[in-house]
Amino acid sequence: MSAIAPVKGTRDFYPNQKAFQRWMYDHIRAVSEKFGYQEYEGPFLERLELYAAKSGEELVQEQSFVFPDRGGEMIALRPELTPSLARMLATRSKSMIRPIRWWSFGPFWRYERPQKGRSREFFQWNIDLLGVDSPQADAEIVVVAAAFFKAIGLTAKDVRIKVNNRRLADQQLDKLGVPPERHQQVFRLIDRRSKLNAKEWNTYAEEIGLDQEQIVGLEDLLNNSVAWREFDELKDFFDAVEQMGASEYVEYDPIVIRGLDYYTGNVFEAYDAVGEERAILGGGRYDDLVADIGGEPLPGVGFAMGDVVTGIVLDKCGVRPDLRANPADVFIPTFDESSRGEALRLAAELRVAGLKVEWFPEIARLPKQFKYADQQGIPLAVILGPDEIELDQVAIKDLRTGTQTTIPRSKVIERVRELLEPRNEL
RNA sequence: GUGCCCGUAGCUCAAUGGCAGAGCGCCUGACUGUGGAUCUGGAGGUUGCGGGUUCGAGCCCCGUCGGGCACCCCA
Repeated sequence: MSAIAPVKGTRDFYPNQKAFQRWMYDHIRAVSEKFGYQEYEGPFLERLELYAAKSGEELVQEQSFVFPDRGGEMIALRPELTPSLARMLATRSKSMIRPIRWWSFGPFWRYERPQKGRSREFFQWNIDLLGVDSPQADAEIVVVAAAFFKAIGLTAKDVRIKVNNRRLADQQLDKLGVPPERHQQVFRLIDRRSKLNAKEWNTYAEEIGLDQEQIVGLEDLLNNSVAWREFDELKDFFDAVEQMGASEYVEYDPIVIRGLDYYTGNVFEAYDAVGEERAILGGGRYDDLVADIGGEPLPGVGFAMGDVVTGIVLDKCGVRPDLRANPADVFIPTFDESSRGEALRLAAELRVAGLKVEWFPEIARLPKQFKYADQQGIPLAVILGPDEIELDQVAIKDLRTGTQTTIPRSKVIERVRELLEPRNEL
């Protein structure tokens, strides 16, 4: 038990956990770049008012880490990235060539009660396509998400991306005679459908002023899995998803609404197939946000994916990789004082040749040294003890197979590279 | 912010209100130039923290910190 407790809702990243995060980051980068997106970063601190503009009330008032700076300005640890993105673009949008494809991965903070899949400090992948307002742009963003899932080993049987459209939902409620000012409440009702039983749900629906006819109509809507066919924005979207080969991951779901106020068109969320966990990612189209923050009108679509739920789903599906913390290529044991200098020279020589080399920093029993190398996951040991020095040789032991050969010292770099070759094909 | 459950060795967990333990891991040796297997021995604890009840508290009570679950919300 540590003397000073960690801050509630934060996590320590020990090397193997950091290796996992790095692995996720590498896939995020690879997929983002595969679609031509560029990496960017915003500040971790923003004025609170940036979020007051368009994020939900609850988000600003209850769930942000906020403090006054010395001048009395209210500062927030960023709870999301999209407003920062909008601000960055608002100041330069006139000079930017469109479309704009940007992605980012970094820390965010929310003052919430931590529980499974939800911490106060977490990492998020944000990716956005701006300057274009088309269902095909929405489709590309969703296909990026599907490509990422595929890359990290989550199949269409493991995860689903569920899509709906704000305007369609509004139209549907209009048809039921729900006045526009009630839509928000009804969206909340829809969101609760999976959490309440039929009777509770009915009671709740009555409480917000729906009559029986409207409730029945609403249920019909929520059970209608083909309503998208009558709605061009979704029809074109699903066509494009199909053309990009990601249909298996993507489906229409009238229950997806999203909490944020700034979404205007297609919205989506990804869940584990069983639907037990929180959303893995969520996003949608936000056509007014940049203008609201003071820039030129700039339509956009994007999503954010948290690292916590993604990790849980990987565990659940049994595809979390077993990662070691970036082991060296070569291990060099230390025999005695007389040979230590030569061993250090050899290590330096191999590093100059571009290899990752770790030596044992004290004279210790060899079993201990080899055990250490094995546990680190280092594939090769290059052995230069008194006997080898005498004969101008080195012994190379492949710790993966246990085979050891002795070669002239002058051949060591060449031989090590050969032995590492298959490893680098990964 | 509300309610409930939990907190014992590095990890996973035992211990009726009565001597704080096991497995795994770690260190050590069997094996003084070679890892994984097996066996030997060892270290490791103010039972999250603070108070209270009691002859006696890991266990009961109160508070606090941390974790989990359900609300709330979900960027």
